Amino acid sequence: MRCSKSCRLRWTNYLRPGIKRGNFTDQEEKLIVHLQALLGNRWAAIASYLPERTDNDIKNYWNTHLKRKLQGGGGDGDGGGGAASASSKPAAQRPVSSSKGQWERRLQTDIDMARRALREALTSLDDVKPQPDADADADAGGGGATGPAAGAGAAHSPAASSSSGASQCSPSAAGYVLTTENISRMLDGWARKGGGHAGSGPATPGATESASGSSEASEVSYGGTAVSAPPAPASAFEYETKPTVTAAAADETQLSAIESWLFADVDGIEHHGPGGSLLDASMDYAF
DNA sequence: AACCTCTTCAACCGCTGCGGC
DNA sequence: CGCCGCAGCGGTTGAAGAGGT
Repeated sequence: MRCSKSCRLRWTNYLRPGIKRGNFTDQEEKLIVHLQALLGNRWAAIASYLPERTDNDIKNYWNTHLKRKLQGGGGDGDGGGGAASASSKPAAQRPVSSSKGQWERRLQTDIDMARRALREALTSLDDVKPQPDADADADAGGGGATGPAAGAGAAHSPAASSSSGASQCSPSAAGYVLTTENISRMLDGWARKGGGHAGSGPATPGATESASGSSEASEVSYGGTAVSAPPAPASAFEYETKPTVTAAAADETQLSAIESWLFADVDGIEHHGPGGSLLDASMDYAF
């Protein structure tokens, strides 16, 4: 009485050997939060970074645990819709091919689009200092005490970014996570973290040794007010800047590091080589 | 013990992309 | 080029269990 589809689902989500169910570790939680903030509700993509977890499991865990946890900080009015539902119709939520290789290529494309969008946004701004209007969003990241996912990931996740900020970007990058709003928020976050938080800025290459970097990078404190939008995307960029920024750069402003990263390939010289991409760095996650 | 509410998670549903014909 | 079947994705549902009254 079962169709092939149902059987496949049963196998992939439940019966398949090697899958781990329940008992998400703190590390896994943080990684999921980060990836959700970065990728939106692309559970399959997120699951590819957690080989022992199924996308369904991650999705369920997000919806039942993490989303609530992150909203526990005060919520930003997402209400029931919450982070995930708010991002249920993402422009950036393009269908992700099944294979990890394809997904990686897609992500790399997204990264390139992010660069372009960020570049354009920075160009359009008078300067690259954190934008005041980021505070408007800060109610999501700060005042609203919304989690990184709800802030950067949901309300402004790749998923949800399509509606508002996207229009400010080029059509090609319109749907991407890095709308100007997000960018502003990210920059704001970097700027704010700049001082006493030397280890976590994008300009601090040594800070993120590895995926465990994610533990550091994911200084996400749940349930409290400390959760802010920037960390997640920031950490994402950390990975990418890591290989290209020297330790001496630690004293630079983080923004400078971003710029150097951003414009390094402005002439089409993309950092697809080893250590040259977010993806490559991201893949450093140790499991 | 009965009832109700809430939470969890496996399964279902609709959709999209891809490959074969 | 269009059709068809399949794989896979993300959103949603509903049964089962837990907990409270």
